[in-house]
Order: sequence, then structure tokens, then C-alpha cells
Amino acid sequence: MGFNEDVFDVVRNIPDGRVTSYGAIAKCLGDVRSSRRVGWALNQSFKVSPLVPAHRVVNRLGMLSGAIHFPPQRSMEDELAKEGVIVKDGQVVTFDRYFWDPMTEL
DNA sequence: TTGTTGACGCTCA
DNA sequence: CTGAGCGCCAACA
Repeated sequence: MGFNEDVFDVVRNIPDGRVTSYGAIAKCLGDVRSSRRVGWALNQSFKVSPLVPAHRVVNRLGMLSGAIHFPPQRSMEDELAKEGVIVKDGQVVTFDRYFWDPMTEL
């Protein structure tokens, strides 16, 4: 059960108004190739406490690939917009400016 | 137990 | 630019 917890831990450390990618998290945890598992872990994130700001995690291009898995109340776009992250057409605008790398910043 | 799937990422044509 | 294919690995039918 370590992987999921590690993922949650990292995600919970993402500052407001910042985002990161599945690959970056996977890399931070030691294996960039397991990026798919990060998505799976975040799937579980809905039922853990405290809540994990999974909306701050997007794919490496800044697209909200996982938006469809969010309940309408917590749509990634809304939550991100609330934090000052501009999202257009399901993609984070100027993703580079918001990117937060757990490798270097944690 | 085996086969498929997927909130990814990278490479090649 | 678009599409196809591959590696990875846990969950699930």
C-alpha cells in the first residue's frame, strides 16, 4: 500500500495554483515508467482522507486527461480556475509557468 | 489463470 | 501534424 500513499503525499504537497504531471510524480517515486499507476492511485484518492488535490495533476502536456473521472462538483477545471490556473479547452494554459516538479521542489 | 484495460510517456513512420 | 506501437503494472472480468 506504499505506492498510493506516496502518490497522495506528493500530490498533497503541491502548492495552490501549481500543477504537476503523472510522469513527474512517477519519476519522483523512483520509476517514471510506472506513470500509469499514478493515475490509478489517484483514482483511489477520492475515498481517502484528507482529500488529495488530484485536480492539480495533469498529463505532461497539461491536458486534463482525468477530468472525466471527477464528480461534477469537483471538476478539475473549476478547482484549478479557483486557484488561479487558467484552463482552456481542457488544457492548462502556459503550463510551464504552473508546473511544479516534486523532484526539485520537494 | 489469462486477457484486457487504462487519469501515461516516449519513439518512430 | 496524426497515428500506431511499445513498455510498464495494478485492477478487474
